[in-house]
Amino acid sequence: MTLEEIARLAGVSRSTVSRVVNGDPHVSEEVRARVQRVIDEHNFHPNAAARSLASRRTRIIGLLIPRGVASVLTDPFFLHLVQGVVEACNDADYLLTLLIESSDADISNERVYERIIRGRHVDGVIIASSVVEDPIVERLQLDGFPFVLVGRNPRLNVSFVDVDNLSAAKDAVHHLIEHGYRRIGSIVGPPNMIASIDRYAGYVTALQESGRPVDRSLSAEGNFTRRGGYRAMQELLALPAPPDAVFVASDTMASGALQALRDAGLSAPDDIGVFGFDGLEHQLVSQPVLSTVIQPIQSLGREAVTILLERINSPESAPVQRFLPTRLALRTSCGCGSQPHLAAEDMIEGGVPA
Amino acid sequence: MTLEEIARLAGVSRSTVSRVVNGDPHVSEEVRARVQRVIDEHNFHPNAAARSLASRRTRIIGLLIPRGVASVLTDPFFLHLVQGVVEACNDADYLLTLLIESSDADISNERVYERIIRGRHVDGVIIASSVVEDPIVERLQLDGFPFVLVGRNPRLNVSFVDVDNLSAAKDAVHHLIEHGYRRIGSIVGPPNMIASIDRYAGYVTALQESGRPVDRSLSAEGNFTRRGGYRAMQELLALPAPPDAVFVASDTMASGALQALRDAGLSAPDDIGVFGFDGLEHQLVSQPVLSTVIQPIQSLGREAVTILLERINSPESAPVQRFLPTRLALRTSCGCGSQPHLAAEDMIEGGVPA
DNA sequence: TTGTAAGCGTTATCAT
DNA sequence: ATGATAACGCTTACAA
Repeated sequence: MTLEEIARLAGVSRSTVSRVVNGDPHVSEEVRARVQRVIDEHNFHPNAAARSLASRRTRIIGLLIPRGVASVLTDPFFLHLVQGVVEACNDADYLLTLLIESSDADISNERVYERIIRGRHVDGVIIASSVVEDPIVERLQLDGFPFVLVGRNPRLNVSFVDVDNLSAAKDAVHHLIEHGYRRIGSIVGPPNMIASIDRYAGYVTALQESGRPVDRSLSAEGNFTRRGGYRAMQELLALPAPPDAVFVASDTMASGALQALRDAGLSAPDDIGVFGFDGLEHQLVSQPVLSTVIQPIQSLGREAVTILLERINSPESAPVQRFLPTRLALRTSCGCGSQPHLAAEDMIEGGVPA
Repeated sequence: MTLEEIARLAGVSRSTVSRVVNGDPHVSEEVRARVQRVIDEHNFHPNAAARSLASRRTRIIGLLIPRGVASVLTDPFFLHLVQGVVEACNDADYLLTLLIESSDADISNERVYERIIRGRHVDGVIIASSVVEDPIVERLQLDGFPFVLVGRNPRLNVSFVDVDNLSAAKDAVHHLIEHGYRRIGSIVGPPNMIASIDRYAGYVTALQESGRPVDRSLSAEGNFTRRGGYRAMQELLALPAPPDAVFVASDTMASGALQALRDAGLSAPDDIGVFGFDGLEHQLVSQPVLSTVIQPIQSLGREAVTILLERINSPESAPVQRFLPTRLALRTSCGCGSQPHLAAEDMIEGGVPA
């Protein structure tokens, strides 16, 4: 089945069928109906390649996961992001292709870049997760190829969606300070990720604003995995003077950290207060219920698509930089008791706000 | 840059450039070198749409996640699968597009099917996770469109990769029986997924082979999520006579189940033996170290791609049905102590094989 | 409102 | 080994 055949069967020209298919309003009702009937009868769907070739649009966008942040793949965070991206794509009638650099060869990444981008396989790309120096980003920018980052890049004037990681982390740590904790530590993400840096900066800022010393030894790295969080907490516990509270830069790591506490015969918040980041605890099922920074992950994904499509449609416009709001969920792991504002949806089985 | 321009610059015909680009051996070394130089100089990459249109191949495959198994998305299992699929795609120079049905409208799924499949957006699809009755599968089969299931479908003679879930589960439960457990329960997956059914069947078979009664009330459903496993274990614990061991149909659920035990002041294997399924415990960081059925998830993904490409290249051939091997990892949660065959890589921080 | 016709950038077939 | 040339199936001015 091709446009041509449908046209013949409907007794119209190819262009008319094309108009009907594409919802062009300049078609008489009568003709539209007739054509549509033939289309439906034969279950016709236009060929994607032909369409792309003629229109110079593939209606495909790529989700690029840079090598080196492959660890995000294992984080439920990423799944929520993907879910938001896919939904937005479905809504906009776009397809999503997964561009994951194979961990090994540099050459394969070149290949991906060249073949996909220059071969016009996709109309634009979303780059999941911002790292300090990403050659691909600078290259896309040079080529004027449409893209958007999930996570700001302070060094480049490019489009992105993000949350205000610094402020959110700062608020969380201020909250811990208000609880009266004296030695607040942190479990941080990989040092090459902007989000890690920003959250750590927020942690430091809060301490400084409160006139507290910043002790670098109270921070351990957990590479955004549950296991990493587990390890990092073990490191902190092994310190001569362990922290009495920990701000953890992701819920996944926090989940591991809580387990490390339990395995050490300790518990939060009694022995050590814990504050997370992400708002994923519903999936993680933590006990105690994890206090955390809730960020609208799925919305980040949707926004990324929205911005990308804007850039695809007007590549010359100035970069779009959008911040989405976060909020603190004060549950039990930070030391908060039952709170009046603790909504039912924030509860979890086994969670017993004291 | 187009083939045409490269041809002009190299002083050859368009066809010759095409041959060079596609590695056709029927080109003299001299000409090939000259053309390649021009290609490299201009960083030329052939246009994907034009290629697809002319060759009737998109070099894209789809990974279809049926609505209703959206829960698999949150399972690390899925990520490993995707990773295998992507790697195999990278190797074969294929692109992977994510086909996730929006949870809401039936209409959108129709749309996906029609637009993607009939519009020839992809050369074939991998269907992640086999459910009992999937209209899309039967439809693909009718249309003669290349596809492969991850997970067998006993009702249909179609291509798939899978592990022998029944046997593996049976072995696991036999192992529990040998430990001397008297009341062995199970936490099962969604009843519409073949994998759930097969694993439950294995559980039942093992009991029967040992002359044990099968008590339906000792099984609870955990929908393949950590939270579901947590809940299911709570249900089992609330029983008048709780089980003394539980076979859990996925590690993610087992992780939740272990947490439910801890939250109830119990522990495995002392109070209740636990056996998982998947081999993901490294990510989950469980304490005690989870005994589980290890299945080669990434290989399942790679195999799926391999089979799919076979089917794309020879659609008329008979369906390919491949089973990959599993193995039991006997750690501590089932009651096993330190085992001579327990390799170092099977250990995990905090795991203390008694 | 509808039709005509010229691309879009390749691959593939057939000569030479 | 190389080159013409005809598809591939659609979009998009432009004309009518």
